[in-house]
Amino acid sequence: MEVRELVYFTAVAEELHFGRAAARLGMTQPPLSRAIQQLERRLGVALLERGGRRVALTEAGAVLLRESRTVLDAASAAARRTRRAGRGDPRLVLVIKPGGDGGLLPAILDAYQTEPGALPVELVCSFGEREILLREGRADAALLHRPHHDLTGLDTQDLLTETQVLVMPSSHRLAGRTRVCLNDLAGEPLPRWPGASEGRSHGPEIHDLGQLLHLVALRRMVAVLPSSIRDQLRDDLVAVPVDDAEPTTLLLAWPEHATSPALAAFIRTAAAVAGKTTAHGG
Amino acid sequence: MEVRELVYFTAVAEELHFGRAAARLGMTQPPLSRAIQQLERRLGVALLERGGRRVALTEAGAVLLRESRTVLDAASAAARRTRRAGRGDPRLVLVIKPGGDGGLLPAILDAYQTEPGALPVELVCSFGEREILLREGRADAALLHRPHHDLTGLDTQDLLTETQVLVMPSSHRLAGRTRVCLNDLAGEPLPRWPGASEGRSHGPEIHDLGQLLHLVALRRMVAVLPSSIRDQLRDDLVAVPVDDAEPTTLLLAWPEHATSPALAAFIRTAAAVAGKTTAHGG
DNA sequence: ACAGCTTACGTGTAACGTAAAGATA
DNA sequence: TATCTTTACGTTACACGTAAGCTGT
Repeated sequence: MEVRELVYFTAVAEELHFGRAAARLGMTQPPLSRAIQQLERRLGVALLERGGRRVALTEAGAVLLRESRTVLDAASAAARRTRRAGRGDPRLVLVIKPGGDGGLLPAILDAYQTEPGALPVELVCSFGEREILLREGRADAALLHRPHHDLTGLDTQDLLTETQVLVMPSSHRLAGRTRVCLNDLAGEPLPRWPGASEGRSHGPEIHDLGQLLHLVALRRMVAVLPSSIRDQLRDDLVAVPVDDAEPTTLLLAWPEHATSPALAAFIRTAAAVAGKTTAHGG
Repeated sequence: MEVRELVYFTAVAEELHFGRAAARLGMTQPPLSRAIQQLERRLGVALLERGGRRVALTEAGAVLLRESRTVLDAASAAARRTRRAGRGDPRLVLVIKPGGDGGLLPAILDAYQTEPGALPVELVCSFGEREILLREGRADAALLHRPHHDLTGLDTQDLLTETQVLVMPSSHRLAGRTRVCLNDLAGEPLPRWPGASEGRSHGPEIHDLGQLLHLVALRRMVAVLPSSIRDQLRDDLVAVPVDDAEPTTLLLAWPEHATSPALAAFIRTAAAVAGKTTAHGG
């Protein structure tokens, strides 16, 4: 089974139309048709049901579509990681969410730089879909939150578990409370995180923390955030605990099977710093 | 990047010798050499250092070797899963260790068969490397133990956490104790699990539970096992708790991204049965 | 009759094998 | 000099495109 065949099949399976798939691939239909036939012959399985004017996936085709994506993702990640390892200039690329480091990052970076063999750390700030950068081989590690991120395919190290607080303007109807629960938020606009499933949050789409706090100050919405956000709160905002919001765990994630000693040292350092901070900080 | 290129590179990287790699691949050296050169050109990275009589991996080559294995494993698993989905005869293949089901399996199977859309369950018994069957696409789910198995690349559902007991002949010097600790076992031969790293266990290699208990009865060794093993103990053997042995968690594991409804129902059923059992059984 | 997948056929690229050359210890 | 990788060259296989054929709607 060749990568080319999987690319072809994926295109046809997604388009459910040989002509459009061929156009997308920059080729003509006949060789595409033959390639799929050959794949079916080699697998000994029908992948597509061709009706006169309707193409549909068989059960096996649906399985192969999912599996193909895994294989193709792995292949492009492999190429990217190899290229990154080959071009000199070794760095550790860490992807973070601005304001989403629980206040730990400065201490971690300082401690890591004293490690023997420490690499320069390149910080990449990104709001949405940060875990994808890891799976694509574009980054070495990421600071993520459980349960907000999908951690399949990643190894993780827990750093810090935090309760969540409601952030709102001082003039908000709930600002005087010492605690709230999720039911109190019914009808409040909540931020829409880019890339998140189109869930119930109906507020504006958010791209960075400054924007978020600004919109909260403007009474456009309120936000439920990890309590460490308090360190970065503007004077015109207040935060009160949300009793029944699930605690959030800040964690360090990296691709499975990663073996780089520099990454291992970084993980160790981060765990040590987080452990120390938790021990006397809470 | 094509699968063929990765196969070639993997062979050379493992042999560190173009001639042997070519022989292993059933081809001659020159096209192999060219294929590697082309791969290096396309990636823009040197993968191998050719000294007159010595071939070595560059750093990038080491990265690609690891990544290649991931890609190739994913590709062959994709083919196998697709074939399994294509050949009619849908079944749920569950791999277990004889005696390693914590006594839950009969109840799980009974409950599952009452589910709508339940598939026939095929049980595969295997002692070593059970998780590999999942990664290779040969099985749909497996009963494994944490921390004994490597769970990377798998999703899991915890079923049952058990303390561990020392199993020995009634005549053993420790048989009268009500509890032991790991230090008491210094010098005792312990079973060698097939596929496990060549660790400190210096006893005979074990392939099934009957053999293990037989060898224990013959005073060839003792074994530390989950306490549910007591249900299956022969009369001439005794089990006492090991105070400082890490508790073992029996769990159900399946490949990441699995989407089969039959598997989902099986997971739900297993979790429900385990929860019920734990609730009144301890 | 038309849209769309497939078969037929001719062409070019590329992968392979044999043979010869270059490089290193 | 011996061993091992690379370059050179001729052949074969395979993937692609154009054109014609077939099939449901």
